Amino acid sequence: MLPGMQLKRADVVAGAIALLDDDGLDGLTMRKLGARLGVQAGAIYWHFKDKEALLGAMADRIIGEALDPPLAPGTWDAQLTEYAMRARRAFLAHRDGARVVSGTYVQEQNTVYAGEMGVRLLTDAGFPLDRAGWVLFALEYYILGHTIEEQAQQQAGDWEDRGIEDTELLRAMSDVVRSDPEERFAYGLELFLDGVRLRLKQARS
Amino acid sequence: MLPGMQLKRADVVAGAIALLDDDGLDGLTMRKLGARLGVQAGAIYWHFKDKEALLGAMADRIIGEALDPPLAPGTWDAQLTEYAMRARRAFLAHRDGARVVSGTYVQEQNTVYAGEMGVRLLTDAGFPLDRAGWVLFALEYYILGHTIEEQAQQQAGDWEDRGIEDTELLRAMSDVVRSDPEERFAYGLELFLDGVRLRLKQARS
DNA sequence: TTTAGGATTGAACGCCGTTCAAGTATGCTG
DNA sequence: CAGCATACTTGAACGGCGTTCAATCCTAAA
Repeated sequence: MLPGMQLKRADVVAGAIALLDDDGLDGLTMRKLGARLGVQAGAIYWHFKDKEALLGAMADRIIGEALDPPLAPGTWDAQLTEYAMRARRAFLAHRDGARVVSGTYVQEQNTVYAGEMGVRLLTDAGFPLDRAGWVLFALEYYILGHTIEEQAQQQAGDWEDRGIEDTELLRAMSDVVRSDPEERFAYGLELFLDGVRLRLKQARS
Repeated sequence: MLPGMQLKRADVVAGAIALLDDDGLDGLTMRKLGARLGVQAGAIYWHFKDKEALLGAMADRIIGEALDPPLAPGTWDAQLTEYAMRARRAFLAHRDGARVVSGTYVQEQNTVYAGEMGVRLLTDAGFPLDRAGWVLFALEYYILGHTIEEQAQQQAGDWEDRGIEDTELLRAMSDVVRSDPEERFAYGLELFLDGVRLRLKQARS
């Protein structure tokens, strides 16, 4: 909590994220991180209990990038769309970013704040508190799942190279992978939001 | 492809899944798997190029569990719901099952078959081929994201233990985690399907 | 019985996360 | 300024990991 300490912790996280961007999640080792910080690997363990705690802090920082600057005022669905788009961008902005966020299950500052904001958005729109939570969680599952697969595709070889039968259906699926991921993301998001809008109307009538 | 070979490969996969169930993904090591199969670790590398290939085969086997027996005939949305529920159950049936499926990006038999089936379902319902692919992918992202988080929660400590401020909103979120996961899964699925139904109506008119 | 591979061994290589006694720097107190 | 507790780092080690590979065993066809 002291400024000196927090700064040091933040430095470790910054270095870890830089290393993540360069070498990916598999290349993110304590020794390499130590070297980048000009320090032995063991020294990191004074700042973080273990690697998982460090990954948690990294995840929270990545989520934080989606929250700044604050969302512009607007309708609940426009704001939710904006948040989802920003979260996707923040995850994709770092190599294996989605896997880092998905792999950790922490409740740090930004993570909690994002949750609060989302729930408030939906309750203000008229959703009951519990359903708002469910909706928000479902949305987050979609964002995470989508970005994880997006980043997995980036690294893996292309879809169609293998000598698999050239069905019309399979061709369609390889077309899916080749289509613009952002557009695809927005499409699935709209699908989901349509369902939310429908339920909101039903709740009001 | 020869029967002898395939049997051996299948044995390795079976042992690997049993070990996964016992010790989790982090406990799934080549040495322990070798011990379980009564063999040295290096022997596995005759059957699989590396650990990732083995994990791919495991993922395909888990997905296969969701496809058998074949879906009962019915409306497209009933069938899609049934498939999603089965996929969720199959993932949850194995420790870290969702992470195993998510972590691999392969196109093996069952994975491809599941995709074919889903696309056919939606095109038969009246969706254009490309949109059917998008819808199916979005659905899979949701299923994966949801089950990954479900299994992460199972292991991690409870949500509210930490000394975080007891906001009404935060309380609501911890209630979410405590609610029945299957019901929550079905809710998000219905949200999504409502959007699909809406688009289907629009496409027909 | 010989023989050609299919299948496995056993040992090693380099790397990993983590621990810890021992050291060094830092900043507060008197 | 001196003393000292505390904050931080070192350097080496531990056990375990995925993977490789020459040597070896096993098995089924000739």
